Amino acid sequence: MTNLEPDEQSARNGNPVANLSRDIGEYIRQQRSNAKISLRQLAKLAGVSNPYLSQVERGLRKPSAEILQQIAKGLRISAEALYVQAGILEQRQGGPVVDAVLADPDLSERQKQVLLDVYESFRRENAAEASVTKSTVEGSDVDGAGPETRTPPKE
Amino acid sequence: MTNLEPDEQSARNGNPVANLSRDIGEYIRQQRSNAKISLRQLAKLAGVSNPYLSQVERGLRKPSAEILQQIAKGLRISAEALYVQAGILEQRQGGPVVDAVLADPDLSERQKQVLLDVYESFRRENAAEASVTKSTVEGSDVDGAGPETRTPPKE
DNA sequence: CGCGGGCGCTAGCTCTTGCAAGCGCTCAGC
DNA sequence: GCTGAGCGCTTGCAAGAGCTAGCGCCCGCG
Repeated sequence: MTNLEPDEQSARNGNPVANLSRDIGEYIRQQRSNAKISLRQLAKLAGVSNPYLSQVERGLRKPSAEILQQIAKGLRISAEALYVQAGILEQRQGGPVVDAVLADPDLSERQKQVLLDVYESFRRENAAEASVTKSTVEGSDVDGAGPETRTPPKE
Repeated sequence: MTNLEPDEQSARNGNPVANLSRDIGEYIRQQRSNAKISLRQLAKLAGVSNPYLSQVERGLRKPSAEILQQIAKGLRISAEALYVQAGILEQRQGGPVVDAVLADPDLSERQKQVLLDVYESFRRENAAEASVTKSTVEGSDVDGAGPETRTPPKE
């Protein structure tokens, strides 16, 4: 998915709204795939109709924030993550966990660093597992942005 | 305005959705009043029609997140503030760190629990140190002095 | 007085969102 | 073979979102 076809590339540069719509759909499908549940199961968990969820995933419809909230509940992820993908909420820079830990007034700087080290090691551990599944990709840790960067392992 | 009329009071208790709709409308009107601009001026600044903005303020229509974003821009306030009033974004309850960790799709449930356990042990450790520092009044750690005033109100 | 400008609102319209009913396909069991 | 269960998708519809055209009201000015 990192290699877009030429027309998709130009469409992406030309109409960001349509791209956002496609982004949220792909993201939902990806999270659903990660959770290993069918479209119908998610629709039921989320309390939305399964045809509509299908349309949303394929970018044919643009769900409201309320629907995104329900889908997030069904996926057991935060609604904010979906809002960000849908373009109705700004993405935090360092990621929600990093931001929250750094901002926590109850932690000393050393404790913050320890927590973030544990967090990063978990993420590396998970990335390594994903890399083994994909191929043996050795190198520096590419991810630093957020969940979005996990899209490629789907391929 | 803090004294609701009796029928308004009962309507508020009966239909939370309508209440949320009314809440965001009143909030927008209040912010507009604070900014000392007319409905038409705000509509123009926000890029929405003035009749529609009027309807939104009176609770007759329920704006999408995109419209809220535009209104926020016109009011020069954060969109998040309007989202919270509209009920599509939660005020953080369990604390930013807990929320962020639980919502992180890159972590397994076990890793989340480990991280939160470490986090809570740090907080307990700091609470114990805060008790000692409090009795001595002068603490070596300035950061420790600050959090102790925050911790009790949160519990 | 009439006029212009500003105020907030009504009514009717188009388009979008989300749903229900149903379709065709695949697979497992009898 | 048939049946049932599950899969994702198509189609048509109703309700709601957001707009345009226009209204009545108020105020200041000549």
